[in-house]
Amino acid sequence: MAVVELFRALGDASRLEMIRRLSSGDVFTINSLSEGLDITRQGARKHLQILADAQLVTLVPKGRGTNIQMNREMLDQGRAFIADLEHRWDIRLEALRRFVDNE
Amino acid sequence: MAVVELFRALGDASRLEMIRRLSSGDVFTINSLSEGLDITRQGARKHLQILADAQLVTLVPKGRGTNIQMNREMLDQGRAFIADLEHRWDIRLEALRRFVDNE
DNA sequence: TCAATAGGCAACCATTTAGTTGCCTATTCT
DNA sequence: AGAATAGGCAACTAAATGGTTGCCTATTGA
Repeated sequence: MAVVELFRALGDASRLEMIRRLSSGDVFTINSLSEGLDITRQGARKHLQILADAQLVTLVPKGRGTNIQMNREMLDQGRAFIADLEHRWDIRLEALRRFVDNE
Repeated sequence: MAVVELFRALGDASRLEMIRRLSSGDVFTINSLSEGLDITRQGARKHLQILADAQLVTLVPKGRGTNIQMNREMLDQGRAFIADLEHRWDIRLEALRRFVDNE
């Protein structure tokens, strides 16, 4: 299930910070995105690969650098998944409420 | 950051399936929730502890069993976090669109 | 052309994770 | 009281994860 990979990818402080930065809309390269994360470039690169595998991010080689693009659709899928869980929950609560009222 | 733990907790197939089941609103006990997950009760119990640590779930001892309650609020926090990322992203796209239009 | 910049690849290490098994305790039902 | 049920605790294993270092390649710019 793709959503498992999505959540797993988001479940790490470094990766979540990367996504937070990318959501600003600024353009990042592997080097610039790695700065201030307290890990080496190679460490950051690994995280980036995980984000890319989860399709949260796309790596686009450009000249001697690599541009990183965030992928809004995957965030949306994650949000929709959670919303669906909540919806099922709400439906049940509503049914329960009606049941209690009719007693 | 609590949201990291939340996403990490959701980033596993067994745990996500547990949450999916719980979202139905049915009452589960550790044994009943473990059934059909293809892991032992002890394995499931460990996952459950991770969900409890992330506050996605509360374990309530009841008689010789243990009732498991899902915690809607944490799901909500996760959804809100993603929605916020998307919002930041949208704002930037909007600004970019206006910039292009004014050229 | 050649130094500097951006990055890739691979090996390696320590810690965490997912899962198991074995055995002990507490509650319930007859 | 005693069997059956629900679960806890601890030790152990294999594999995944997060991180590092060393070195190689490709693009750019003076």
